[in-house]
Amino acid sequence: MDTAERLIAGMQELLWERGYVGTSPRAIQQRADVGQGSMYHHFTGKPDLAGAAIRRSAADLRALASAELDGPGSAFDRIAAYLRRDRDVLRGCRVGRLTQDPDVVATPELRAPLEETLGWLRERLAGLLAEGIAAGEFARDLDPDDVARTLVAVVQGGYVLARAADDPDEFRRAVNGALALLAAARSE
Amino acid sequence: MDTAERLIAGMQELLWERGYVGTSPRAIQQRADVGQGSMYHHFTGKPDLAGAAIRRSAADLRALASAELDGPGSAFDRIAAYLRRDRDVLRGCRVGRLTQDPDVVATPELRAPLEETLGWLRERLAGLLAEGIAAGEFARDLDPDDVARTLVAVVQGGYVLARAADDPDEFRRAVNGALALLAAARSE
DNA sequence: GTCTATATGATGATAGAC
DNA sequence: GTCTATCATCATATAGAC
Repeated sequence: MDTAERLIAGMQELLWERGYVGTSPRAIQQRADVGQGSMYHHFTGKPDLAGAAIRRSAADLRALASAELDGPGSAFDRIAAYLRRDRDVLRGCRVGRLTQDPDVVATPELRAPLEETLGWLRERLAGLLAEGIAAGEFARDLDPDDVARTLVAVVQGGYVLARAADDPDEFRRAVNGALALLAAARSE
Repeated sequence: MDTAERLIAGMQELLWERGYVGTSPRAIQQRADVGQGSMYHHFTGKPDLAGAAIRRSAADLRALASAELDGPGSAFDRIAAYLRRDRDVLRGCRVGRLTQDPDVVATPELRAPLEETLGWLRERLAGLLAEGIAAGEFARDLDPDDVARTLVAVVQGGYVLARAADDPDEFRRAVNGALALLAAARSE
């Protein structure tokens, strides 16, 4: 991995662990094993490097989610597979986490990948729900766009519960509750 | 309001806006209009003051939530009233926000109020759900403890979606989806 | 492309006078 | 209880040599 790639990968890790304000150029350089001048050769500064790292993390999230969303089975099965995917729950979400950073949401180039990624995820889930409704799997009065937002929120909020309790099981139980409710909305 | 109270109130605001790592003693002193030495007279340092502020914010959240949870109507009505409560959505949750701060979750005295508060909220919602099941309002096979976690997660995650999109309506739609699913789990 | 030196301001406090 | 030094360290770079 070359220098620029190591800087991006190191910044991705630190943003995930400590957020934007909590991550210093010094820490990035140590994590990437790169010298002071080298970082400023490849990027204009912290916001520039953060932008590259956030876009990379957004792409990583899409790739991971696609694996389950594009999988086999009914709409319900694929949604369940996505929600129950094996996660390092206590680390939180590499993308959602950044919404808590005031400097990130205040900077359009840094916030845009967050909006696009969570929007993409919501649309994928809404598509599956709409498929399920069309196939008679779910009740026809379900609003796929609203429920898709609910499911994304359960994942993001599940991380919050788990970190507050220092217990990954909180995430799993929040997801179980959501799937139980979704099962109740099956047609018939 | 005396000096110590102004410090606590200022710290509460800053923790809500910028989190723990993003909040400096200097910023606190300016917000509270209090001098350098004065802050260190009342509190041993930033963690001490943060502890007092977090416990206060936790109490504030409980008081606000109780208003709707203790209100009139059926279990479903009271849950809906809580979820639809008027919120300054883009500010996020004063308590849940802190779960993203590595220094907070790593410090037992700072994490404890988060766990207690979200645990309290979950228990209140689980109690309402159990009431609703006993009254024949919800299906008997619903697990109140899991679904209560789902509802708390929808609120916490709804803030994430809204901040990512810079649009409070994302929160409202996530909540609408959750209530639609809960309505589908009504008995009969 | 990478390295070392240098710089300004902020961070998180402590000391001691008033 | 509050105020004004003072302090070591870190944050976020810029400059210029190699």
